[in-house]
Amino acid sequence: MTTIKDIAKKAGVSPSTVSRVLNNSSLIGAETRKKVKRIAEELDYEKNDLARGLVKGGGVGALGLIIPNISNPFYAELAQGVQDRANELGYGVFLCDTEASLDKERQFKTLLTRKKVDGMILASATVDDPYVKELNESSIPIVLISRVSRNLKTNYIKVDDIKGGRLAVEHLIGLGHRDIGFIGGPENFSSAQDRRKGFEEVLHENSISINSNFVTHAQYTQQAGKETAKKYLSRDENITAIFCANDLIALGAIEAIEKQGLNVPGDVSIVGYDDISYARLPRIMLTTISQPIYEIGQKSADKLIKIREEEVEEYVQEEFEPGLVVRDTTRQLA
Amino acid sequence: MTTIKDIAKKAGVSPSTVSRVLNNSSLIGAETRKKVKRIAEELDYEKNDLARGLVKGGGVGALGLIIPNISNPFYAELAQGVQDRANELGYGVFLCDTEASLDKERQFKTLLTRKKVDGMILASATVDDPYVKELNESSIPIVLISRVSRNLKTNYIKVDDIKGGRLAVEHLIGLGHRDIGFIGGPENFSSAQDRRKGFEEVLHENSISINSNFVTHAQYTQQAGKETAKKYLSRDENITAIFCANDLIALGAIEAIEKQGLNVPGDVSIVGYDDISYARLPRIMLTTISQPIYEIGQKSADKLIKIREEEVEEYVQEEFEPGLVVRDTTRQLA
DNA sequence: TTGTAAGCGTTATCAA
DNA sequence: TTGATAACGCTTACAA
Repeated sequence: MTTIKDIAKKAGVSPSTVSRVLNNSSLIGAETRKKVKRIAEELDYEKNDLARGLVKGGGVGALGLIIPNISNPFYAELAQGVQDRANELGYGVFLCDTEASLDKERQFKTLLTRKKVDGMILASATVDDPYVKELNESSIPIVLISRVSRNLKTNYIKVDDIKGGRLAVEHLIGLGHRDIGFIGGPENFSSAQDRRKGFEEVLHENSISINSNFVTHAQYTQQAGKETAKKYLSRDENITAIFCANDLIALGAIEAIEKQGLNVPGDVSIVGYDDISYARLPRIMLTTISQPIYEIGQKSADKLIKIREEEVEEYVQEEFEPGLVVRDTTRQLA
Repeated sequence: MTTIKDIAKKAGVSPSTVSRVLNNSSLIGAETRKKVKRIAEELDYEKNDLARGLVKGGGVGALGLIIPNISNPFYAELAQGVQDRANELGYGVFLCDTEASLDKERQFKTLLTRKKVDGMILASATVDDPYVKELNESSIPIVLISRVSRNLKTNYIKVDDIKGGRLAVEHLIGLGHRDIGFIGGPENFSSAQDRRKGFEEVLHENSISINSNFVTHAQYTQQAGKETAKKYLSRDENITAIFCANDLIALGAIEAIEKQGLNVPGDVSIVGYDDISYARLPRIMLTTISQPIYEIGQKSADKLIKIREEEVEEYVQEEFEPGLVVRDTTRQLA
């Protein structure tokens, strides 16, 4: 491995001079600069970020990305956004898939602390676990994605989920639906609360009463969607549309509905949320609410690195706009 | 941040003693050990892997995972396998999504070299690019996933793709099909070559002649599947089944077939390859060939770390077995 | 414009 | 069983 010393020796200068050249310091003679650069090139020199991080007191030049499941296309896309921007700025990204386990979340906190990352993006945060508080008070900056804590003042980036919920239900009502159900995520997630709030707002505004038999909080999973939809169908009440708080739930709902011999959107219209890659697949073509998740990833990486490098103290609390994507799982009520 | 020195001071011992305790050295008094451990605990001490890596001359305790696209569920699952095992052993995983760009592959090589990773898993490797050769000759160990180089002796882990191809076609023939097409991946990928080989072998063994109009090499993408299937359908020749060399291609093929007003599996049976999560979705339920990709990920991490830590010189060249997963896109020919 | 020297947080070698 | 000391590769005052 070539070190700065090797270059120094070969160039007949001191290591500090080499360091200056490599860091584009301005106080350097043009000739020395050229010579050192040439030799560094010749020797295939690669910076050692370990050593650099150590002396600079910062990190290795890496971000930690904590998510519940990389096989969920939603998080895969987030990861791409984070990674692309991080890379542009010379940073790496540690993938931390918690498999939705709080224990693993905590372990990752330790792992990333040891590796001296420069920032952490928490998309999996059990917001009210003490570890988040500790992290938030530590010297390494964090940003929460789509999770907002009532108790903690943290950096966060989210989308306007109330708006998203509204978009979904307005679409359904515009199509003539009035008997609309809701299947949400876990009750203690702010995203689930907000999407439900949007749902209820629009119903109220249209003087449609809410049938609490058709409002459920469950997991953000296909299984939960399947079970809940099945329950809805078994009731002796009319239901012509369901707004599902994420696409996985929607997929499960479709599965349950079709298993009953019913048709989507013929008998029941379905709207999802997230616009994950599944939603665009042939045969699926799910009407859904899109989130600019790739951009959110980019922005998170951006902000974190900025906070670190420029030591700005600004709080990042941004909100993105959702959008309606109409595909084939909703239709005009006859 | 607590350092080893802080602990030493508070415990009234030297830093070296603290280091020994923390690394479970045997030559340590029981009392000192207990005391130091307690104080370390009190002070919330966390190892600094940067410093450790520097002096040990090794890496930070991290692996690099280079893949073409994390949004492809196949690679997401690979990533989970790699990560799970790496974490168990105290390692982190750098996610490196190349977006199928050779340029990015090369950039990652540099990035990971700087970050001093302990090993690299290449699932995206353009095997014959010089950078792979350089890497293979460097001090950091690499393992190739499902890519085999004719020119280079490298570590690799793959599945028996000839067998996989055979499984797919045997299934189709067992169902009574004889007019079977093939849509493969890029011709220069060993995986694509092998799957095709399996296809041809079985056809020969059953004395079915191969119609070269129905054998194509394309990209491993949905788009390619769609275009190729459309071409097949437009020919004035009978075709009742298509073996697609990955699930994305299969999805594209299904799309094209149904767009023509035809039915899968009613008119054409489809077999995919990989068994990615898409294949299990309601409405899709693709018959396909499964690869134990999660296990392959685990194994790669395992081997890489072992090579590094125990400085074994063994070559890793393993082959896993594929399996047939029958779902709803193939049927018995009447 | 350049060099010298100290130091980042560890581990390893050698003495004690 | 423990402590000094040097070293890993780099950056950065401070001097020259």
